Amino acid sequence: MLTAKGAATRQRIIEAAAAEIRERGVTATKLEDVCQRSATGKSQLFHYFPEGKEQLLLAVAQLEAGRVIEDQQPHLGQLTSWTAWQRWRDVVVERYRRQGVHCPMGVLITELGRHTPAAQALTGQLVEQWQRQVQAGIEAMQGNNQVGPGVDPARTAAAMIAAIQGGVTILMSTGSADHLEAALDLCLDYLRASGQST
Amino acid sequence: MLTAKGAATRQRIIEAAAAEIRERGVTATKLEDVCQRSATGKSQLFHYFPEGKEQLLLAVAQLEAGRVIEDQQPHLGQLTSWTAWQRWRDVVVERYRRQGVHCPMGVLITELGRHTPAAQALTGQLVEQWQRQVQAGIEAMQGNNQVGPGVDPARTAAAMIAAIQGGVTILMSTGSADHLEAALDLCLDYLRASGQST
DNA sequence: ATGAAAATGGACCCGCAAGTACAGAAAAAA
DNA sequence: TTTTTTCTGTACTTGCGGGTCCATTTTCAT
Repeated sequence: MLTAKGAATRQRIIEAAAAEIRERGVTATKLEDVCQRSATGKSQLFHYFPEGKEQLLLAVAQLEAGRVIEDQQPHLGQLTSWTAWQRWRDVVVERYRRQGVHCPMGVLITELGRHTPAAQALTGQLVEQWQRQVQAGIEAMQGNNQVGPGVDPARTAAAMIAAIQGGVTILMSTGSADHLEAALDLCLDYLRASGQST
Repeated sequence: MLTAKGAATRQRIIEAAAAEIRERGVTATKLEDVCQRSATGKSQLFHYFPEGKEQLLLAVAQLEAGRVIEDQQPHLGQLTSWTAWQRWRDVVVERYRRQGVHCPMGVLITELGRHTPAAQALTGQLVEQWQRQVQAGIEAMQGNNQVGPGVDPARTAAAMIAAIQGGVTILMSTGSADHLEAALDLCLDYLRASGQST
């Protein structure tokens, strides 16, 4: 079915593709480049991804989706105090600032995402999962009475995800993280303000 | 130089390309499709856009950038009362909801924008212009004492643009406008709340 | 009217990158 | 060992689509 060596090769291919895509975008990434970078040939590539490029791209998207959440841990899972929120904010900003123009997930969402149902499902899941964790954080803060009861956790979490996504999109096209920071800070201010009157 | 007939043809080509891109995305749009839709041939296309696809795409981006702002008028230019803000919000949500998956500017920003400097400049301008108008609205509201003096107009405007952008991106990949609405509403709540304590 | 410039039609070229075929090497199973 | 399956290298095919050419028609200036 799949030997250890085979699995390793498969993995190498995915990671090479991911790297290539980060650097040059989906459309500019040629299968040949992927092969070269992973020290494989087309025969391997099509052996492990019989449906070709599309299938490979989806695997890459899966990999990147996992990373997006991972990279925010452990902060994202522990949003139970203002300092935790702040740290999380900083991690997110820093992560995307470092990545600059080359946000892998953004690239995939925008260049691949819309048109294929599988990719669409994947991004849907990612958004949902991300949002759920933010929501949990908000609810925890409500439990502490640090966030006001008038705040709708689900809706606010949705807004925060949108804010981040938009900030990243603008970062990708302008190179500046200002919008991302402003958007995140506004959301945090909103949460903090809601608790003031308690 | 350019006769009336020529200008009309040129325009037809741009609009055909814009339509094609809205429906299928940049990469899936072939020059031949554009020709067919505009009832022209490649010779015309290359006559009016000697640098080929890239140049055409840029022209399309310019067209769409203009529309983005236009479609929000007159509301965007008159953000001087809460009802105006609300109307603006509704127009934005409605516009993008109607467009669904097919946000032309989003497509261009994300699929074309990053890689070519000209397109990057264009999107930069668009963001800036858009943001400036929102900022003017916030400043007007501060003049009325309807928005608190603690609000930084430029930064808040930046956050709102990011929120919209993110909401639209998510709308493009999931088909749901929930995030866009939540993000906009959060921003408006933030503004309103800042005025409460005055 | 007439010559120049602009506009158009349609056939053609050509390079590139996705995908294929097949044979040989390595590994696993027997 | 042998037999079978998985793995890998190489050389090839092929279709698509961006871009070119040139002949012809239309429009415009004078």
